[in-house]
This record gives sequence, structure tokens and C-alpha cells, in this order.
Amino acid sequence: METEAYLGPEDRASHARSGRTARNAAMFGPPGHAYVYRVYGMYTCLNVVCGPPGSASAVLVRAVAPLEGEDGMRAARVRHDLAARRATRHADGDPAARERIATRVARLPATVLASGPGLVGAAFSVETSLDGVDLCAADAPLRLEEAPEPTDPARIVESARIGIAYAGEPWTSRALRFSLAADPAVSGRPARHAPGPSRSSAT
DNA sequence: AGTTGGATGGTCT
DNA sequence: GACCATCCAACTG
Repeated sequence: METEAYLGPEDRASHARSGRTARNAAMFGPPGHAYVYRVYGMYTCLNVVCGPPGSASAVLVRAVAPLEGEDGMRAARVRHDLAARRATRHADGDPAARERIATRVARLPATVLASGPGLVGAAFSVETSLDGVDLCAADAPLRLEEAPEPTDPARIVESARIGIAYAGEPWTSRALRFSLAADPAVSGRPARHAPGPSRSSAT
């Protein structure tokens, strides 16, 4: 599990830094709703709006590990990767490509199925059409549910946020990224904040 | 094992 | 016209 906090318009790393626009309007809406945006043309990122309306604070879901529905996540991933491939090459339906992608995805450990913000979007078929939806509504196409058991706060590790070098200090260094210690389900560079003395023996 | 480049499109300057 | 809250394949050593 891995998340990042984006505080509000004063946060130079936040999409809200230039005020309200058509893209980030959901951030300024009520908490518990989704803020979904597209990055690099081919990925979607899922945020949960947090503060009271107008505060424009949100949490980016960077990585999760499946508790259930793993097969559905894999199927969604295959669909996403195939669509991305179709977009890049002009290739029409290439059955061999689907087979290769399906094989590769099937081999992925469950812990890395959604170990990155773009991969979370792929695993849950997050589309920009979900922008602004109430994630707490019982009939929402994408929902938040309470965890079966609470997380031990002692396991939560703080670090700097990823991919926001443009924001400058203090925003690039602030500990606004939260993950679980010794959790394989986080995005790249896993040794970055490994707390243990030996990281080679663990895996 | 680590680095690099390519794909891709909405958004903002 | 540049920049991305990215990922992966194809390189290099």
C-alpha cells in the first residue's frame, strides 16, 4: 500500500497549485469523491479528495495489494496493455500480441499487480469518466470500503513524494508519501526507504 | 543492474 | 509547444 498526500493550492506539487481548472475541479469538490486524471497519454491516476469542499486536498493512490478480485485486476491489466499497444502501433487485432501480454501478466506476482499509480489505474479500469464520482456511494462503479482489519500505525513509513522535482523545496522533500514497511506492493525503487539492516536477505 | 528512450494526449504557457 | 503525480523494452556495462 502506498499513497501520497497533496495538500492544496499552496502545495507547489499539487495540480491545484494554479487554482481551479476544468481538469482539477473535482479536487475542489466534496471529500470522498474521486479525482482522476490522465498522465503521459496512456495512464490514469486515482486520487481520493480529502479535505472539506474548496480545500483541494487529495490523496494519490500509488499502489495497492489485492485482498480479493485478483483475477479481475489481471484481466483489466491485459485489456489496458493491449489497448496501449494498439494505440502505439497501428496494428489491428494481433492475436499473438494478446497472447504475449496475457502470459506476461499471468506471471506477475500479485504484489506488483498494482505497484504504481498507473498500474492502479490499469488494474481497476480507472477511466477519466470516473472523475468526480462519490467513492463512498453504495452503487458507485468504483467504491471505497473499510479494511477487514485496521492497519498497525507502526508499520507506516513516511518518505518524499515521487516525480515532483519541478515543485522545489520544501515540497520535494516533505514526508508526504506513506507506505507500509516491508511491503512489496509499492512502486519502483523498493530499497529506497527499507528500514531493515539487511535488504538482500529479505527477498 | 542500471540507464535510456519511446509512446501518448490533455493541459497550461 | 512544452510539460507532465508513468511504465516498459531495449539497450549498455
